[in-house]
Amino acid sequence: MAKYNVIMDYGNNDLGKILKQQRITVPLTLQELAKASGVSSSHLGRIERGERFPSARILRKIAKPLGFDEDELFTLAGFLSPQSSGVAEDGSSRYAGRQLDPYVAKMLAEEPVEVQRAVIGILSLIKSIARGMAQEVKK
Amino acid sequence: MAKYNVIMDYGNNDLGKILKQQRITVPLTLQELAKASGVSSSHLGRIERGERFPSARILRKIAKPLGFDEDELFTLAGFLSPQSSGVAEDGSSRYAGRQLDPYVAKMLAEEPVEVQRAVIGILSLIKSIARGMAQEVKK
DNA sequence: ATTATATTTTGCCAATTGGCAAATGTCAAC
DNA sequence: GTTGACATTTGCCAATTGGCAAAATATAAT
Repeated sequence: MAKYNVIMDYGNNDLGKILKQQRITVPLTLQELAKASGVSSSHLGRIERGERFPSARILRKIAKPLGFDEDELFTLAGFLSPQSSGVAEDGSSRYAGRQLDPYVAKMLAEEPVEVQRAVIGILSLIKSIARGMAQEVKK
Repeated sequence: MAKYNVIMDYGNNDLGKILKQQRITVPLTLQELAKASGVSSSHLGRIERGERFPSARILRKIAKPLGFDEDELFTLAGFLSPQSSGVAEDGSSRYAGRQLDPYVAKMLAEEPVEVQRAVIGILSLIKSIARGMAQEVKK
């Protein structure tokens, strides 16, 4: 970063995707998040699609409604280096490739929490059966 | 903060004094700190006397030359609340009703997307069976 | 005092942030 | 299809950030 930046980066946007993913997963609309955080929905939208970069003040405001720890978001945004604060990893390892499909999140969110948890119960049952099968084959 | 801030605060400056104090005691001149941190000396000067407020990026750059921990400075600047780490999430109470349970989200997110979608498929299958049963009972 | 030199401050301006309001897109119900 | 109720995006603009270069101020040496 020798001089000024070459006018808005516009590509290479991880933070926006993470924020959007989290907002969808919660789930919230831009307007709801705007109301909960006190940041305008238009600004939030631009941040998500990488047209604006959030300041620390904005990041701090949206942290709680999205269920992030403050320092977690700061680290994700590159304001804080990974080893500072309690966040051990570099962010990409935690969120890249391990995300909840938005459609799935939307569907499940419509169910009562008991049903949601029951679904997870069934999933682990299936997985344990699969493990059993793998044992059989090996024998 | 309802709207915009009433144009530059200009009074009530702790951070600037702390930064200047630290720079003097290191000791460094504005120009030396500028060179060591990559922030212009004029900007640093204005920050010290409270005419500008440093962004997170700037704060991060000057932390090491001044011998601060990053999160220490962030806390001083009010970007980070004093006891920032270790806050467990409580989102379920706030957005009751239409939310995805955090535990469920975490569990599901660890599965590949195909599995996530398969789970939803199974769920709708079960629901359709349940609907059939409800019909039987009514008859 | 007077020049030389180092340090800080100021004037100016491009870049960026973030809000409001209007435009646009989406989607279900009729 | 149209209406209405949403959500998201866009146009515009005020406020702020931060750099460069020149001006002011302090410091030292002769």
